Amino acid sequence: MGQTNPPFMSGVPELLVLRLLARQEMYGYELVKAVRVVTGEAIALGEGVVYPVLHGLEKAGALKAKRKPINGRTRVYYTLTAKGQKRLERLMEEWGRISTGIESALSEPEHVQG
Amino acid sequence: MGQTNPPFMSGVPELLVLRLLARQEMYGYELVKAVRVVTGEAIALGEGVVYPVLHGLEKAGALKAKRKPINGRTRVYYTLTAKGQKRLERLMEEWGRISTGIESALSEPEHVQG
DNA sequence: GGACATACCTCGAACTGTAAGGTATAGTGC
DNA sequence: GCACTATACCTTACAGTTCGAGGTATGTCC
Repeated sequence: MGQTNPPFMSGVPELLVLRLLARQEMYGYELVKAVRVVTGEAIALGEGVVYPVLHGLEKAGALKAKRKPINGRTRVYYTLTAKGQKRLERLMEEWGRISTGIESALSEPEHVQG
Repeated sequence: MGQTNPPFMSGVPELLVLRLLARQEMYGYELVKAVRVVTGEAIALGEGVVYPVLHGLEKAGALKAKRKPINGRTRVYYTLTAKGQKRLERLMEEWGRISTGIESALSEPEHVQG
């Protein structure tokens, strides 16, 4: 609940979604595929992850949804709000801290003479 | 249960613990503080995280425990087994893939002209 | 004797994320 | 018309992690 380490390791889906939407508006199904592409296949978020994240962020005021009928089907496009932009920046900062921290932990020599 | 993305974002505590123990044997309480130090204060694992991880890894055969009485108190020192070494290598690889993936997702230009 | 650091441990609650399933439309092949 | 696939949305139950708070006990300093 509270958090000493910020969203720590989780929150990555949120980070990726926000980041992609900062570039251009997208809809859920599109995001699912885009995440795979921009991460070089390293990360594959299922729809069961993306949609809840989208809804959560919208409720939090970080995203704005816009329904658009395309070829008879309805797509829900999402765009970042100012709040979402802030949130993205904060998450990117946190990611930087965390990954730098881990990197530094990993990069030290394999063995130390006691 | 199954996993498309490997331990994904979680498993970081495990990674850090294994990494530290690869350098030298340590006991739980010591690990709690060492994690803070080697990550440059970026990550602070509580005892409630470290001990369960330790026990889990021991049960999985990745660690070996050795009780040592020191100054009247008992410390439980842990060392990596061959299995633990393998596990560490796999986790480090996965961490590399994931963080590279995220990095590449974040590093692309802020805005793209639709 | 009281406070604090050391050292171990467990438990319940919370949060994520995952897989699986469910709905509906459009297009393709037969 | 019918089956199959791709698109597009969504929810739910389950499982795995992590967190915080708590609990025990010893040693040291004053």
